[in-house]
Amino acid sequence: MPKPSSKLPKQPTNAVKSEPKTYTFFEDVWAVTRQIPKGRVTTYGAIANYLGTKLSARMVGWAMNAAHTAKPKIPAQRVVNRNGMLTGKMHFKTPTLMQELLEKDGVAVENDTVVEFKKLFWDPALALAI
DNA sequence: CAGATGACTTGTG
DNA sequence: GCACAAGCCATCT
Repeated sequence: MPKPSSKLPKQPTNAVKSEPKTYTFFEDVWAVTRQIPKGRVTTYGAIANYLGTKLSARMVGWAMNAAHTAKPKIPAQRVVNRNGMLTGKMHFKTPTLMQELLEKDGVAVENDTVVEFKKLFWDPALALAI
């Protein structure tokens, strides 16, 4: 059906160099997500907190949605909700892909939840030391 | 321009 | 401990 485009979150014609008002947020989230060590996981709240918008953890989720369109692959599988549950798995190409990737990283996943999530939790604020 | 949605989090009942 | 509601901000309709 004729839906030309505009499915992505605003194609950045001018990118972030012109008016970095919103895309900065996405890039920040992606940057943090990429810095997540292998075998570790973090939460939307932690990233949001690091960015200073802990009250808007939802926006982090939106950034992950945009991560699909990001050039380099974003290890969004390492980002889970506060319960350690793979809430965003359904947004992957396949619902099981997220778990597969996590297990490949060495993270045990059971019942769509990261096992010993507390132990594997990685806080960007601590790693990046602000 | 206004209303609705969302890969969340926290608080109260 | 579980269920419902409010808050947050950007994007979509």
